[in-house]
Amino acid sequence: MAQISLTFPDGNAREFDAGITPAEVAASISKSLSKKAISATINGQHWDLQWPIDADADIAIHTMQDAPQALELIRHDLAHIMARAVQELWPDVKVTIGPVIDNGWYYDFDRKEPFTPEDLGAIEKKMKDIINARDEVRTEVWSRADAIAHYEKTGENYKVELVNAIPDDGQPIRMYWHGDWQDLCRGPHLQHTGQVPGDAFKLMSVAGAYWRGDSNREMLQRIYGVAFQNRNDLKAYLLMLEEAAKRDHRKLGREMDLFHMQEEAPGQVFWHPNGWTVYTTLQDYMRRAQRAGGYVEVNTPQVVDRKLWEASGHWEKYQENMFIVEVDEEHAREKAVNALKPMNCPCHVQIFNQGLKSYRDLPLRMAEFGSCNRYEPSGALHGIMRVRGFTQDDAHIFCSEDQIEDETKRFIDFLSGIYKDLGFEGFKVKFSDRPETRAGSDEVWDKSESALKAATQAAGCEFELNPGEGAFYGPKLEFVLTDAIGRDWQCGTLQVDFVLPERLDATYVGADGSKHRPVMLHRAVLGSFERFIGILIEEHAGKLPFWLAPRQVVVASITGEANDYVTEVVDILRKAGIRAEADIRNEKINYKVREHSVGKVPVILAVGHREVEERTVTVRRLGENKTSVTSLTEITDELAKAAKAPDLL
RNA sequence: GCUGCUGUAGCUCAGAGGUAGAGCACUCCCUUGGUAAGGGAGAGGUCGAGAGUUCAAUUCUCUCCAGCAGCACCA
Repeated sequence: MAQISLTFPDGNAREFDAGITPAEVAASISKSLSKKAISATINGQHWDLQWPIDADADIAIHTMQDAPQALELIRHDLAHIMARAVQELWPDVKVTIGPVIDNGWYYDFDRKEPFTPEDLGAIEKKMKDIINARDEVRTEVWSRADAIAHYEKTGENYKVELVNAIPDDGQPIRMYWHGDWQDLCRGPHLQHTGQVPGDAFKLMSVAGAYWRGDSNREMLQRIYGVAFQNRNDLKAYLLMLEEAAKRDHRKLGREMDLFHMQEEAPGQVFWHPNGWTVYTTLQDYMRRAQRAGGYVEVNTPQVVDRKLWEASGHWEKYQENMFIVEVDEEHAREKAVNALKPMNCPCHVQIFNQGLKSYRDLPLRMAEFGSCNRYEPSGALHGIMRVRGFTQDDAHIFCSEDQIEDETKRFIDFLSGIYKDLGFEGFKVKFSDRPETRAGSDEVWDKSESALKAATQAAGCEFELNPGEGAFYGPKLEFVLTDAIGRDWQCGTLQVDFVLPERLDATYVGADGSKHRPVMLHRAVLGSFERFIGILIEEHAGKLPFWLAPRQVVVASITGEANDYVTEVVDILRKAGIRAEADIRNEKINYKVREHSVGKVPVILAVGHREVEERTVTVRRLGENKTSVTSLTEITDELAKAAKAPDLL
């Protein structure tokens, strides 16, 4: 038998017979390791203890202490254990797929009756039985024909489809047994079900999910579970979810009296005075930033004839998602069909097209706080994060091809500065390339993608690839922020577009005196004010930075005899540019402090007899229990400075 | 849009085939209180909308609307 050399993490190498399994290697080291082992890493690849090793390799044997591998296996085995539990409880349920995801796993089932919360309890109990039974996990390599024959016989038509979809590139088709229940799986898995910590998982919810993610296909039932290495980690995770729920922008929006939404205008925001203060403060900041960044600001119509949307290509692709406005004009022979603008770019091209543009005008950075309306599918609506009426901090940079790189770098820099000012140090960047349905030739896409990618890399910006997710007219860079419970939201974006200038016939006169096609860079920093404010609220748990806080200071009287002084203090603060309010209600100071703390007011100034006499205030800051006495002039200076936007400091 | 769940006072929620309740908020009165809810009284609801079953529906059934979770979508 041939010999192979396995190198351990400590650098020592040992000889073994070729085809040895990590389980046997572990057994050769010690009995306890043999029992504790869960999997191995062979040349960087996560490896089942049962899989043979055929050549020299680096080897590491994992136990439950090794977090990434342990979590992967626990969650993956639980997916199988759950599927087995479901089929034991309801033998006619068909199984499909069950991958590991962040914090847990899910498994999709085909079953006529919906799973109820009681069902989840029964499944969880059955899973614990399976874990307690410590059933052996065993694997075999099957031929494609055998796998298909098996699943055809058992009526598991989804599995047949999965086997057929496995590419014929020599990778083995594996079957895994958990006890006497079997599932198609590429592995790896644990040694036996008893290695799964039985007290560190929980079934969370059931929801519909399309088979293979295709909305034209069957709707399956997906059960989500979470799992960790031990009970404490699970408890910590559940506690984190509770804390996150308290930061939900929908809840805080109500508590802080920022906005509301109602049935008559689904997906549209009624901004209350407090919320509108945040909005306009942010908008003022963005306007200054854009001016400083070399943008010109414009404004374009809300209701635009369908002809323009047909020309731009949006009508064909997005008609279903537009608000259509029909006007039966008395003197018109036909009905005029307009659409509320779902985006600003075609209108910006109209402005660009007025008059002759020279290469000397480029790059032309045209910005608009553009109010847009999109008929988003009802199921997509989410608080103020995904709405039907919103305002983008939109801009289009008209430039030549050789300006793409500079403009991209310039934009990434611009966006980073703004995110930093707004307290977002960490954000994800995704690069989305050509989607299946798209406008423009492959040559144009090649050009756009490579230009954008090169510019992004040149800017030193790291990104992950998001294949097939680009806009229909061009590739895009997405700047992604995360909400309180870990959901990603695209906020900023940069999109390269060779298509729209063509369709809407935008030209400029080049240095050579002839006409050229400009490139358009669609870009937004916040994305929409609505979404960004939602993220801002969740990021700060409602405790917005002082300059953005809608109510910055409440001056509260301790006794009615201080009311005149309260009014005077509020007046002084307001003159210093601070958003201050008086609270001279007939309530105790405890009551006032509680109410304004709950309302996330950053600073409460309490005044009673002492303060009136000394012309001071007692300062209480949000999140601190201690108070301090300060002179009125001192606190006014301090707060006036804090009230300034970061770019004005 | 799809699957499932939900919709009762401004908010959070209880309730039941016989016509609606609590706490907080609100209004008024008492209290002038020193840093996270002082006391009392009062007012407040077409029980999401429409249809059906029933002597009787807010409760049961159906349709619609909206919200929530997930999926799909996201120019």
